[in-house]
Amino acid sequence: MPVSSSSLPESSSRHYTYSRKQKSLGLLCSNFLSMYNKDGIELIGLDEAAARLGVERRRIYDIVNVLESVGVLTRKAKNKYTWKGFGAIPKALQNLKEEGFSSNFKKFDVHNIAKVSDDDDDDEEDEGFFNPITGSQTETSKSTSILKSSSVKVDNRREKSLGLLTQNFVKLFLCSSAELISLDEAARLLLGNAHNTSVMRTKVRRLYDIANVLSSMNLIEKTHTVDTRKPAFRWLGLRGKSEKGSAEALVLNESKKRVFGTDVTNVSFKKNKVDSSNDQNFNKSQQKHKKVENLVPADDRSRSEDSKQASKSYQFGPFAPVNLTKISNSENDAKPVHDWESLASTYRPQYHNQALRDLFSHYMEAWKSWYSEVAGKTPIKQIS
DNA sequence: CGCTCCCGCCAGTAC
DNA sequence: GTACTGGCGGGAGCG
Repeated sequence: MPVSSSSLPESSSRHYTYSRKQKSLGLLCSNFLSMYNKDGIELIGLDEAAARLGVERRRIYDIVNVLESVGVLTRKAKNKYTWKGFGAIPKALQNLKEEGFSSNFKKFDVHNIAKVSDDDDDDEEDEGFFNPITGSQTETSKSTSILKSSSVKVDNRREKSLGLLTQNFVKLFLCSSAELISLDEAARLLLGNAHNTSVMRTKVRRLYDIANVLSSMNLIEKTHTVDTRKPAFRWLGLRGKSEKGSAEALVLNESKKRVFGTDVTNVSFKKNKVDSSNDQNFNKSQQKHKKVENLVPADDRSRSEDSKQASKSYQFGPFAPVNLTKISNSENDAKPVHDWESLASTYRPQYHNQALRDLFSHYMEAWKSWYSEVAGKTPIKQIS
């Protein structure tokens, strides 16, 4: 339908100015959604989708991965996804929420951290909090396995997947009272440590991608913090949507009707991709700092630090133990170890509201106990 | 000029 | 091997 990526833009007469906007993930996602959000849709073929939307396959993966992480789709087989619809979102969110809250911290067994075997690596799999919704290789392999079986490599990769990142990003909203979260904060929170600029930048880039599609579904919206005018996102969730899977309402097509409350007459036609523009009636009373109750590291994952397989700088999951040094050998910029307290005080002030600060504290605490307990080491590595 | 984030290379996985 | 997936980050659009 719109823009076929192939042809070189203009170059000839028609000065079709190349517009980034028309190729944004958010817009693509909206189109994707309106294309499949119909009765009768059951299967989705990636090739078909790509063809119909006029984009390369690669882009479809981006969309599909985040849609899957919130339940709208399910991978069925290679090249095939099953359309679940918006009606599946509530359930998915609920799961994420529980997952985030349950103190599965200690629950999952990560005993095999100290694995030392050289060649074969494998390690835990913690299904703990993040259950990769990502298609597990079919239901055959139940995670009932008592022993670890997944490979570290897989974990490593999965950990960085768009899908997981999406879920963790969503959990940030679902499990805390933070009303606004900037991508920067999200990245920091989800990174745990490893605040190395390049890692951060990459993470933020991904979060932009995610935010764009979540925005196109109206699950979140972009605004900016009241104080700092920094861009940030607000969770909208299923606000105002009838639970009967009112998908229809969700798909804001060009008219961009806002399902909830305000119905912006819709100014320019900037798709509802991330775009802060319209937020008139937006209660700025947001800074409610409630306290996050037992927030849990929605995702952790302690992977054994197998130094082998230096596939890339290993970046720990969202709430990885702070004092694990990363393996990036070459990277001398790898942050040394910090002690929990100083790390906490270093970053805490950067969060723009109490809720996030509390959230951060929780993560720190959780990790602290988890690490000393599971890893059997003292979490503190004096440094300062 | 910094924030966004598209684009597509290419490594990792699945057949 | 080939095909499918999808992490990743360069670098250009845009505000």
